[in-house]
Amino acid sequence: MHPNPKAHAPRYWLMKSEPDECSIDDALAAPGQTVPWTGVRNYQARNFMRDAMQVGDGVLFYHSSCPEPGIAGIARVASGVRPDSTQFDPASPYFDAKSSPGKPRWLLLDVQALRKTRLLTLAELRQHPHLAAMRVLQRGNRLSITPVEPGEWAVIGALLQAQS
DNA sequence: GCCAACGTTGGC
DNA sequence: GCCAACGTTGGC
Repeated sequence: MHPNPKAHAPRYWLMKSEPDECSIDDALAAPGQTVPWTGVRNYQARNFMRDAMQVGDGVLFYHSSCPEPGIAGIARVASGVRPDSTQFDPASPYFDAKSSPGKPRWLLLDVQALRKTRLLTLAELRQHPHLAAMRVLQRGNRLSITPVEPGEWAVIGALLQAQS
């Protein structure tokens, strides 16, 4: 018997998506409301997917690089990891010449959108003391996938319920 | 469009 | 292994 290496992993995550590429509406409109989370090209984010994220984990679907950045919906992790095929496609902006199908460098997993929420803006997130430690709020943060503490998830759930 | 912050690359 | 240069992210 081996202990499950993911047994004590965080259960909640924030995942950034540029709405021009894939918005919460796009994800909800996809077959099975599920989209492959393509384009992660950062080792820390990749390692979260590979080593810590589990099917069923809660996801805050965050819109970034847009006029109003913020949390736009709730989703869940819907698969384990597999190679991200865009890394092998020279025509893709996510192409990586140093990767090969025999030794893929970049992974993805499926994310299933559950519902759209009101836009919980970055500015509003910053106003709440209980969320101050969130990675996405830290100065200079660029990581596209970050763990969310259960307490933070609960606070955000309450904010979304309070006024929607 | 600006620019601070960060990650990666590559010369040494 | 150091670290300067470079490219990217992403809020504003």
